[in-house]
Amino acid sequence: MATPQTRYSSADRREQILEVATGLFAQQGFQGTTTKVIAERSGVTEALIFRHFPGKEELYWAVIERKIDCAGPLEHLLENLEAGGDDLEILSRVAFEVLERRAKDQTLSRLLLFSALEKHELSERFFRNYIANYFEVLARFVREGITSGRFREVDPLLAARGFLGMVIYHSWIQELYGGKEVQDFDLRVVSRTLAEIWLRGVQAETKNRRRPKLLARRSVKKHRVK
Amino acid sequence: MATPQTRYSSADRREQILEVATGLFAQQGFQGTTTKVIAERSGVTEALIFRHFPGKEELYWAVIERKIDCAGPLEHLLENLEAGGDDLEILSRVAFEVLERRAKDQTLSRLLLFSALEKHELSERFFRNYIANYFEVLARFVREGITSGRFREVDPLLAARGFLGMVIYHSWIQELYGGKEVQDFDLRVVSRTLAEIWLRGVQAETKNRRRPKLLARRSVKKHRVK
DNA sequence: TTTATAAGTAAGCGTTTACTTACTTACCGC
DNA sequence: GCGGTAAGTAAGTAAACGCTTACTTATAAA
Repeated sequence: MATPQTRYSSADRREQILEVATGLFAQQGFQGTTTKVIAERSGVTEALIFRHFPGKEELYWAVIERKIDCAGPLEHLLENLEAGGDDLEILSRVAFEVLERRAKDQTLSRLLLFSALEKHELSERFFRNYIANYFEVLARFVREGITSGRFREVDPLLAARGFLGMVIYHSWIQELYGGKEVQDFDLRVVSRTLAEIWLRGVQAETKNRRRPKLLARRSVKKHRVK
Repeated sequence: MATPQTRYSSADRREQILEVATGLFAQQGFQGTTTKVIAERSGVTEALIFRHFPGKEELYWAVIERKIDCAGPLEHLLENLEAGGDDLEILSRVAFEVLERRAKDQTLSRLLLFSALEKHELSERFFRNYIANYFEVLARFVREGITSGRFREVDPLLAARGFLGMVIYHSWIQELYGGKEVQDFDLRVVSRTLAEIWLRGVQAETKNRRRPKLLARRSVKKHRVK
């Protein structure tokens, strides 16, 4: 058995361990994941893991921070979505983005939930650095809608939470509680429906609401805030 | 030290252990809770716990089933709320009920989330027997609204999820991610606001919106899955 | 008072846990 | 080729884990 025994560079091995650990922590949580399994799945011995990370706890935070950074562009994406189109289109797209992303990769949301449940001391920081941004961006959108007269006067943060709540809760139900097996929704329909409910819910009730279908294909007026 | 050494009856001790275990499992999850700690907090030795329950796993399910049964009346309460009043009033009340209940006692929702994250095999049953009922009741409400002409034609189940999503997600954010410390909302305002957004979102846009006739007081057949 | 029964415990079982130590071996500049 | 460095391991450790066994003692019916 003269296996070539190719060795990884320190950085590469570290990255690989992080990748493996991410999957395991997301699936079983911190307490449910053993360093032994991480080592096995990484194809190394436990000792090597403790060469790269001082302890299990530090590995865990490294995993979480990496995932946050990795998902960082997400909120910029969300901002970009604000740029073009009809209100309904924008919101449907945001909802669809979120739903699709979560359907594809559950690890981030599971990591987040686990960390929030297991040790809330740090998930608060997590919240402030990550989730709160979502709310902020959407709340700005709402605020702008109010000042422009398109929306009623509602608490912007509350309304923002409401929208994301609809969307995220739906994906949670689908993925977490196996609602998927009960009924598999078309994400496009879901995002459209929820966006429409929420939008009508916050819109000012002008009688002369012109929403002809053809308008959708027109150049949009840019009301970029700030 | 001749302590009186009063003994519990089997049933009482069992109940006490269940109570202690409920709190611990809710706080730290299944993996994060040790039988040793349960024993200490119950003021007995571990051996006694294994006299009452064949194993940790069985104790866990006993805890969960007890909590479900304990929270059973909740959905009847929800059904009752359907009985009287204006749509907005009804929904605000439902939202308020849910928010207040969750604010008071997080254990059920935490148990639910933990079990969903840790082992989804059984949380599916949990979902079907428990959460799905909420959706059903609300979906019926929506369906009735549609046939009566008060609501637009929307997917009733999706709309129901949307409403509960708004409400439950909000309480999750508050409790789980420490959003509470950032901003403490008045539950009454929150429930009213969210209910209003959702209701306007699904309402048919007729100028002459009629008050609902007394037909809201219809017999609702409950199908409790056991 | 006696005695069967059930509540309760002390002490430890084998295993798993996170983590360590002492050693081996591939790689790379010289 | 050769030596130093760093990747990688075998074989542990002590503590904690779920769970068991063999024993003690309170209680209440006879």
